[in-house]
Amino acid sequence: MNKILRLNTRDKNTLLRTSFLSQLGPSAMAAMLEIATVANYESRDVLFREGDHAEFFYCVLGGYVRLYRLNKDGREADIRICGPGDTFAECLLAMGDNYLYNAQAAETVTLARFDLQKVRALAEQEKDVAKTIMRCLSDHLRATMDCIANDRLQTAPQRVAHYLLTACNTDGGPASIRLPFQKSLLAGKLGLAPEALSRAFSTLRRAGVTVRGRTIQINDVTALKQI
Amino acid sequence: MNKILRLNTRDKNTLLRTSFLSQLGPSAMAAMLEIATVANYESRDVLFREGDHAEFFYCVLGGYVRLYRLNKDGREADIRICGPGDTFAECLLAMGDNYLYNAQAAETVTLARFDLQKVRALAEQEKDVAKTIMRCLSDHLRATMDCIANDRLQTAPQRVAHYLLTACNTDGGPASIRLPFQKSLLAGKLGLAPEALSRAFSTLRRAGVTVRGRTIQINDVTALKQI
DNA sequence: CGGCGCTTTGAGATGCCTCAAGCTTAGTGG
DNA sequence: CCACTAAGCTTGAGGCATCTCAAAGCGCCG
Repeated sequence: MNKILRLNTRDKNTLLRTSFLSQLGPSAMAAMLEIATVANYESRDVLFREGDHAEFFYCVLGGYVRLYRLNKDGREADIRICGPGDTFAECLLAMGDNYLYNAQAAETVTLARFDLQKVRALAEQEKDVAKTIMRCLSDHLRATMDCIANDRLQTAPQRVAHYLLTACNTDGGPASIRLPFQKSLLAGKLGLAPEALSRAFSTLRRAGVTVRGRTIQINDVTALKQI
Repeated sequence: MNKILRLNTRDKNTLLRTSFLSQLGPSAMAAMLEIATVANYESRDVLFREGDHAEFFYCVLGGYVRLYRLNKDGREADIRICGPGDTFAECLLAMGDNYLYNAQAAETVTLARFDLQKVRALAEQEKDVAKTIMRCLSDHLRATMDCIANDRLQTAPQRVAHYLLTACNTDGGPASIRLPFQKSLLAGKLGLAPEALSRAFSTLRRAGVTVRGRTIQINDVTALKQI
């Protein structure tokens, strides 16, 4: 881990475009920038472990971070995959002094970090900050509930189809996607073993899905919705 | 559904002991009580459906409510079971005008309802209200992430054992629990078919768990933790 | 005590996981 | 620029967990 205390220009601009910061008024935004620090991690670096004393909440500027839990046999399950613009550990702003899960860099990663104490204090003064935290928590709660429902209702090919449809932003006709990360990471995100993701892709071939490395071709988005 | 506009004394007292209201200062609490209305439902009544225009967020005063989603074949999956003191649909305070899931009374139920618009306005004025909403959202986010991790890491007997351990509040030795609702509801809460719950209980017999209707005896809590 | 609804049990099917081996991709050094 | 290597991905085989459907058992309420 390579720590840099202040933000460089590019990181700052990325941070400002983030859904968290972009919604703030000028004074709140300045205050948040004031307390932001940047951290870089290499692939597979562990940012923190479940139960560690929590110092920061995070905003991803570049790369992907895996949030996961372990069972007592050491098996891992991903809870969330965070990419550019995502925040994590905001739960702790309202309660708790320990991280609730493990976090690991899935590749080279750049993060903005915010001291939890300072953000708590800021949320007291700046209504904007409190509101943005609320929006952020609501978004995650919604996404996490969606995840439970999908896990419980959908088979592996359906989950993959669902992911492809959200990723391609097209209503009908053909589409092409480039996966932003490794397939094993997508597998974890969807609650599958990598082998199961692979088999799901080959099931989807008959629905017009062609996979070539990280590039995925969809012949007919409408047809894929029927899965 | 039998609607009563104002709270009676017992409902009011129940509401005040709720984790949502009990944390408010006097003025915020009075303001919340001012906008609260009460609604009663019978078992299996549907409170609202996914996609309905959202008017209220809710606080359970008595009974249990099932929040669930449907897939396109009509199969149901529970997302959350809400009991006395729980709130639901608070997600919508920060964003969205439509309910995100279906809600159904699992038995006779008494609810406090709060007009979303009015609570949003109140959260702007009263910092306490905003803070309590944040805590509430954080709690649910945490619980929902726990749920994903448990679904992905634990087998049926492990999930049941985990539920029993959280329900009995004992560190070691024997314990006795009375389930607050039907087993089929517990099955849904744990993401299982009722038959799978039943089989999980019979697996746990060899770990010293005896089931008799809604009453569950645990010979040794410490032993159950090893499952 | 009788009946209805919830729960349990059995049998069979399905879907996903694990392990192991072969293959492809991407990254590295000659 | 190409060959090489390591990592990631795919495929196959086998096993386990949970689901579905069906029928019998039990518990609770009138």
